[in-house]
Formats: sequence, structure tokens, C-alpha cells
Amino acid sequence: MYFKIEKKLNNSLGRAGVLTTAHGEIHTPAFVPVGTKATVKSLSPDQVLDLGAEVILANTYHLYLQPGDELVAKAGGLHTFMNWRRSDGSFGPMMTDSGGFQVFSLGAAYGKEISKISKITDPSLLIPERFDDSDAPRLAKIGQDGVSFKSHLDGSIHYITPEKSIQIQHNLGADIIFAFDECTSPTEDLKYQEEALERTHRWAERSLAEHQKLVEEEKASLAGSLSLRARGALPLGSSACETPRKGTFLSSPALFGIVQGGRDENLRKKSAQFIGGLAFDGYGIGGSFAKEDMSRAVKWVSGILPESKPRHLLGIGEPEDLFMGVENGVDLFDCVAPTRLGRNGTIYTKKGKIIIMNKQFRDDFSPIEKDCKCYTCKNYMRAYIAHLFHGKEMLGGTLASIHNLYFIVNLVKKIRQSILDDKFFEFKEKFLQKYKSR
RNA sequence: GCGUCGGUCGGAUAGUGGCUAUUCCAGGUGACUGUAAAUCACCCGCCUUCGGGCAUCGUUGGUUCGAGUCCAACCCGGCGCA
Repeated sequence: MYFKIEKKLNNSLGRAGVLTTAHGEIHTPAFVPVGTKATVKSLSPDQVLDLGAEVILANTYHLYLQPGDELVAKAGGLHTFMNWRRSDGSFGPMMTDSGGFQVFSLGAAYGKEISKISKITDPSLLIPERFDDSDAPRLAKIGQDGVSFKSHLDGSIHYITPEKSIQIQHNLGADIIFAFDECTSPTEDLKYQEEALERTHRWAERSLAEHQKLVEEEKASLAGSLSLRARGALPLGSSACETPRKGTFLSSPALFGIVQGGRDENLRKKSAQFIGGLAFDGYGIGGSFAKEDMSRAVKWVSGILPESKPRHLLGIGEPEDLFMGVENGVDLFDCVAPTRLGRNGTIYTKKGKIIIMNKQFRDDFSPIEKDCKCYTCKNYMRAYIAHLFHGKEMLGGTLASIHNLYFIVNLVKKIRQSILDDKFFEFKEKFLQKYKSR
């Protein structure tokens, strides 16, 4: 993997660049659509590529449970399995999350009204002591060595360690993988955040060690012309176990470490220092924040991480957050918001989000946005999309997801262009003035 | 006309004489940030100072401390027989 910075913003950490992976280039800053179970929900890979996405992210935990990482490896790796392929037949870049987020979503946040982004007014943020919620039901429990998960599919128990997460990710075969981390809840107190951070740092070292070991094995097995963990670069129909053809580009994935540290400045900086000091290929910035805390946290971290390596702000993707992230040195974003909101009937427009099921759109014969170039806006009117949602037709979620992803992917592309054109701050102001987040 | 079964919110439904009348759908409004999410929450008779107040199970009476529930008559509908 190779990262080249093309242009930097004056007086801020922002930059535009090109990240070259085993399966092609990603022009950064870039938005990465989420395809948790090796599918961007309701969309075909063609649709995702056509709307302008260059890379997608799948999830280790979900694919490990179903259909299993070994099966994906046997199928030839994620790219082949899900046919993440451009119109010329070449594969596109992919990444996998480590399962660390599920430590949060199935653990501390399970069954509670805690989300990744909390309101600053949330009373739980003001409680200085940690909740005593040890009896609360959760599907993920943190142990010394890793995390035990109770499968939501069949109730079976699985213990995932940093080593296990990296092994699974190597089997899945994405181009960029992440270290196993603990995403903490903002409701945890400082003492717990410190403990969790220590754990995440140990896990980072172990993830890196396991990764390096696997990379060596993969090199050796490549030298021996036999690789179970073929990088998905084999032609369709060929077995992953067969001898790679001469000249076939096989490479091990790049590994990103993840910075945590919650809302605390010292912990954030400590984490950036520690993780940034390890030999990762890039860095993820994780955690759950109060929205108002996010820019500070990102700034602290970006200022410390090595400038030459890409930075990925994990799980963030509302328009105002994208500007904030880019300005503070973020190169990659992934987020479920465009697809989840789309499926649930909320649609992005330049003036803010609209809920397409609302009464007013039932007889609105205009497109979602007149000047939008996405497939949905070029072909359909609001009334029809509203009709699909009211009628519970699957196409509604698809059309809304196409528009939302196009909107966000394209917004980040425009942000990128504005950096190249020395117009970032102008563009930001102009966009946010119109866009009313609600 | 006789017999019979039934009438509960916009639709469909539940409701041993006892407290605030159930659930689903439709309708309305929100929420959603590394996806247990094509999901979830609230509202859906009237009024309200948001504490609550007042109505209401076809209609009218009755029995009862208390009736959607029991009784009578009537109205309406389905079915059967003439």
C-alpha cells in the first residue's frame, strides 16, 4: 500500500491524496460505504461503483459468524465472493473492520439507548461515576485476553482475541484491515477509559504481531506457489488453492491501528502517541463521542499521528462531520448512515434531510433534487419514492440508498476537489449555510 | 313475517360482571454515525395549564355497589325458512 499526499490545506491538518491499494487507487479524502455482511444493503456492487464509491468496508464479526471466514477464503476471498468488481472486470479495494465496534454495540451499548454519537445534553455524560450496570444484558463481554460474544444468530459463544480477529481478516482477504480494539461507551468513567485504553494498546501490539506473522507465512507460501489466503486476485472460477499465475498481483493486506481514549484529552493524545508509534500502515480514529467533542478529539489525534500515513475516522459520516474531519486531517470515512437512513426513508438534500414518507411528498412530482446526477434523481420523482415506501416495496430502500450514498460520496469528492482548488473553506461555508442539520 | 347469528376506533380483531377496553393494519410525527436496524419510538374520540379532565363498545331502557359483557324492546346487517 502506498499513500501520496497531493495537496495540504493552509493553517489546518487537512490534505488531499491518493491511497494505492492492492486493488487500485482511492482518492482521498474518500467516503467508504459500509457493506457489513459483504453486501452494501439493497445495492449490487455495480450500483455502488456507478454512484462513485471506490472502496467498501465489510465486517469481520458478522462474516466470521456467517458464512464463516474459512468459507470466504475457500470461495477465493471477499472480492471474488461478493463480486466487488469494476466494469472492466478488475477488483476494487476493500477493507474490513476488526469487530472492535461490536465490543461496544453488543456490549456496553446493547439494549440501551446509547449510540455512537451522544448529545452533549445526555445526562449519562454528566454522571461522574460509572453506572453500575454489571447485571445489564449484553452479548459481548470483555475478558483479559479478548472478548466473548454470544452470537445473536444462534446463541453460541465465541471468543475473539486480537490474534483471532487478524486471522479472520486475513482469511476474508480485504486490502485494508484493522487492529482489534475496544470502542468504549461515553458513559464509562475516566478510570475505566484508562483501563480500556491500556487494553486497546496491548491488543494493538498483538494485532500487529499476528499480522506480521501471517504476512511472513503468506510470503513463504507464495514463494511455494500455494496460498490458501490468496488475495482474491485470481480470475473468477479458479480455486483459491491453485498456483497463482505468474505476474498475478498477490499481496498481504495493510493493517491500520486504532486510536481510542474517549473524550479525555490526555488519553486521546497518549493513544495517538502510542498507536502512532507502532508500525501500522495507517491509523483509525475510533470511539463514541458527544458530537461537540468530536472535532477536538480528531484534532488532538491527527496532530500527533505520522503525517505520511492515512487516517480513517471510523463510523462517522454526517455532512457536517465530514467537513470537520477533513479539516482536521482525516483521509477516510465510513458510515452506515447513508444506507441505513435511506432504507428507513430519510433522504439527504443540500438543504438538509427529508423524511420521504411525510404527507407532503405523496404528491410531489419533482425529483429528490433537481440538479442531482444520481440514478435515482435522473429517473424518479419524490411521489413515486414515497409510494414505494408506503407500499413497503424494496425498490424504495434501494433508490434512497443510491441517492444518499451518491450524495455523501460525492460531497467528499467535492471537498477533495475544493482542497485541490484552494477553496475548501469557501466550499465548507457555502455548503453548511444551506444544509440544515436537524 | 318467522327463526337464527351478529353489530367494539378508518379497517380487522380481543375482551370469565370489576380498576386505564386488547392487538394488528392503515394514518400522523420523529429517531438512526466502524449495521442484532428494509428497524425502532411516540401519537392516532374530544378538551388540556401535559398533572390530567370528559366521553365511548348500534339505540333506548332495565338488573346490579359496578355493564362492552346479563335482561328487554327497538334499529341495522348476514344467513336459513316461508
